[in-house]
Amino acid sequence: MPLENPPGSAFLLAAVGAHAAARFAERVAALDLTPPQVGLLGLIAASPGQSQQQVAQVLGMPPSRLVGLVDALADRGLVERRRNPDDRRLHALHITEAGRAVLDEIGAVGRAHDDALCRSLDADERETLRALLSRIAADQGLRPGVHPGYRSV
Amino acid sequence: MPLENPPGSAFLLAAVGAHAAARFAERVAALDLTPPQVGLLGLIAASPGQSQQQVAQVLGMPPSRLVGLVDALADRGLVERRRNPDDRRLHALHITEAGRAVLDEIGAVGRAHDDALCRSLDADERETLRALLSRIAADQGLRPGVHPGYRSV
DNA sequence: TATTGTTATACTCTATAACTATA
DNA sequence: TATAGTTATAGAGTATAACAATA
Repeated sequence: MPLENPPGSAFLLAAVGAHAAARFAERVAALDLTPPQVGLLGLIAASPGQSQQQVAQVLGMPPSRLVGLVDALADRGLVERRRNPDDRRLHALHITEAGRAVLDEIGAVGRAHDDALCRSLDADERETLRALLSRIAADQGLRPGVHPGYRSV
Repeated sequence: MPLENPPGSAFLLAAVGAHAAARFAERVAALDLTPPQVGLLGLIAASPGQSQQQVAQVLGMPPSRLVGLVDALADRGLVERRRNPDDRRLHALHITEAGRAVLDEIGAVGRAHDDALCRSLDADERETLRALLSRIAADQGLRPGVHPGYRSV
């Protein structure tokens, strides 16, 4: 129940955000992917060649957790680990051609998801919503494009 | 990373919503409560006398999960189970005076949380945001005041 | 000795299903 | 037999810490 009546923006944000995340998870499940895997794939595509430590740092998760995520994507040939010859401890992460193709599919899924979620808003209203949310995100210190839900406490 | 550039409303909503939920969880943790407990307490206050089955139905969780949540609140004297004399299988849930007092504290915490989250928006903008989010929530079939994140798949 | 990536372990949360008491 | 509530069990997800390879 709303603790305030009417419910405050924060409650609405959390509720609608959780709904949006759940619906998105359903959609990418059809591609046999989880949201954290999607976030990781997108990050590797945007910043190729980084080490697992660096990626874990950006995503705000322990490096040990990254191992399984990278394994899942690598097993399917969507990303690859390349050993750095200068320092053979480092594994640079790169997206593959197959990974890029899947990323395109994810993009289509994301747009469909966006449309379904905001279908009750016209174009101007969607832009207003995006602008307000972007302002909050920046003010609250959220890194653009990084979902804080994958971050540890 | 945003799969679209700029990120769509849905991604922003999920990200800011997760952030809002995490910050709220931190705040109520200071009252020794978890967000599901807060949601349950608020629901019992708003609709007293319902059975656990009914409450579980509204919250979208299995009745077995409700047991632990009610136990935690009942052990602290915030709610109580009252057996129905006509059908002794049913436990009607009621909030206590102590529960009401805690609910007041939660309300204050929620307002502070709301202010902190939306501090980059002026009053008009906050109202605009609330209106747009309310529209999406209604269109997407979210029950007012019920956080879908506690719902099972 | 320090660091990268990995594996092992343990813990939290939750759903499913068995169980009890009432009807 | 059916239903409300409870307890038991099991599974998913994740953090912490130990470990092996490399520096």
